[in-house]
Amino acid sequence: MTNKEIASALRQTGDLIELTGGNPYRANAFGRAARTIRGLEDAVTDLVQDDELTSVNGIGDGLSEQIQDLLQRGSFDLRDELLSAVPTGLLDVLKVKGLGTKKVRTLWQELGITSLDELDEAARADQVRSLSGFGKKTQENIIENVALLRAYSNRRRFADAIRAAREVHTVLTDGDAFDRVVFTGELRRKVETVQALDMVVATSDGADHVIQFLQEADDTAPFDPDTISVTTEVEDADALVETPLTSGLSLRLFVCTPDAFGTTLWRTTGSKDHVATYIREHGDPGMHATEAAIFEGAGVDVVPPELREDDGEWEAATDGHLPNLISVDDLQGTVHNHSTYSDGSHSLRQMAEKARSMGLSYFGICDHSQSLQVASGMKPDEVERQQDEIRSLNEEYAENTESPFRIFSGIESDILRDGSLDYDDEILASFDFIVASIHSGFNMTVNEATERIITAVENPYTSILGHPTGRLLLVREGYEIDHDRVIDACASNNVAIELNANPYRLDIDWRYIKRAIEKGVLISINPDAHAMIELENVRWGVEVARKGWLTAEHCLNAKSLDEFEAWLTARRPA
DNA sequence: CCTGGGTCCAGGAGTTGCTAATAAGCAAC
Repeated sequence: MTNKEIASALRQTGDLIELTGGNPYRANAFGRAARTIRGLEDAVTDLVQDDELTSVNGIGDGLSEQIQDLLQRGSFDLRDELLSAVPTGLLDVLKVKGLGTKKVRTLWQELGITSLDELDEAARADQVRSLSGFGKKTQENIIENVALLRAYSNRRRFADAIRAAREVHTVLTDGDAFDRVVFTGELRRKVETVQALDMVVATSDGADHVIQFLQEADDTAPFDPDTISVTTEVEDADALVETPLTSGLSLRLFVCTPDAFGTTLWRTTGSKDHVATYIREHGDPGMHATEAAIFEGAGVDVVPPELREDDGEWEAATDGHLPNLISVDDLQGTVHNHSTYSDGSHSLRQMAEKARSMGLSYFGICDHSQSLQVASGMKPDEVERQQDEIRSLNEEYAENTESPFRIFSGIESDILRDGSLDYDDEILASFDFIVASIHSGFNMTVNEATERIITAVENPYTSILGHPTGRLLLVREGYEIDHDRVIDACASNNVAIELNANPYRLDIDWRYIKRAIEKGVLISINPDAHAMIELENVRWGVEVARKGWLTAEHCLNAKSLDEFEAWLTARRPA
């Protein structure tokens, strides 16, 4: 069990205590322990092994025992009791933005609401606004945010979908029952959230063979062998075999014969418009064993799957101008990362060493700035202390002339309400570079958000605009911005735009990357790592960067150490 | 439920501002 999983079980227990009207101090102890464990450097399992769990601040004998139960049997008595006392659906209600434990308890006690459906119904029936502590606005927000949650529940983030898809793929390819089993659809196009796991199954034995295989799969398979449906009237394949996965997603298998594999893969991969545009220009491609044959038949270059969105790829393929898309190997540094100086789990040295072990030649540290108290943002004296440590680490690294490596002193500066950065100029000037991001006051109009960001971009100390919309995929919508105006401002101020590679963010949205490139704005693929392992999140950023037509040439952290340093020097305020 | 000072119990609570209510709850990482 990971620290994260332990933390969420504890947090949930704290929530349940509050929902049932238990001792608030007790609830708080669980919440505090959850926060502490989430930010812990050591694995809780190791601490238990060494009998050192109670030495963690905020974990005493009681919590220590419950955590050990949690590790041994997946839960503990108090949690079980609370879970049986609270309707399951109430935990979904708690996910509605704007509702916390207090409000959810009121809804439960006063209106008997125990599920999202009941909440939605009550809000629409105008029953919520009259409750004490609620009002018209809260009732409207509930309706809106329940709808969002429902929409989210049908999709999965790309990273989660890939993990689930690999699991299924392993089952389907076990025993070589089929000629080919290949990802297709949104999965293959690398869309940031997917609705179904689509795969093409090539076999000469027909859909029945596929169904039989699913039915005979053993109990550990991630789908229900009893719930399989088959459609034969599909445009893009011989048959479509569908089954719900235990993860809640739907598995869709497009079945075809091996000699039609290329056509089926092509038809199911591209967006509707991508496929339609081809057919309009070149006619129906007919049956092909390989995808390449379809492109060859039209005399155009093979379009990478992630570009098949009907957004100029056909013109580029016809003219031989398809981009040479970026890959993980092109990245030479990483610039937006956290450490224990703010809310990261690992020390500056550990984080830098991890970057170095990944073959990178520079590491930018960007802990949170002073205003962001929830993430223990750095006060000026901590900034000074960190910069001293950076200097001494860099002296160490400088001794190794064979594989140059350098740490750059950055800050993830909050963009305050008025668009200003979070320190006075003297401190801002002490950094090698600054990532400017919004972390508070999300409730803005498009114009307010855009102005706020442009003010920050125009600040001479800003080098990179961090996660431009603040979205968390399938958790919350970001604030809306006018991307064109923001991109223009970045272009005229030589500010790069972050592609935050955290699988929850993937922000800037890939749909705007092409426009940024056209304006000459560099994209920085940043893991925003809060722990060593999260440095590897850049891969998700690279996936969607490719989708946005990004090449190494237009990527800030694909620059070599010397080039990156030159870029920073050139744009430093005089 | 935890910590800390003294062995059982008193006192505690990441912080701050915003929202949407008219005092308190929620959100930000």
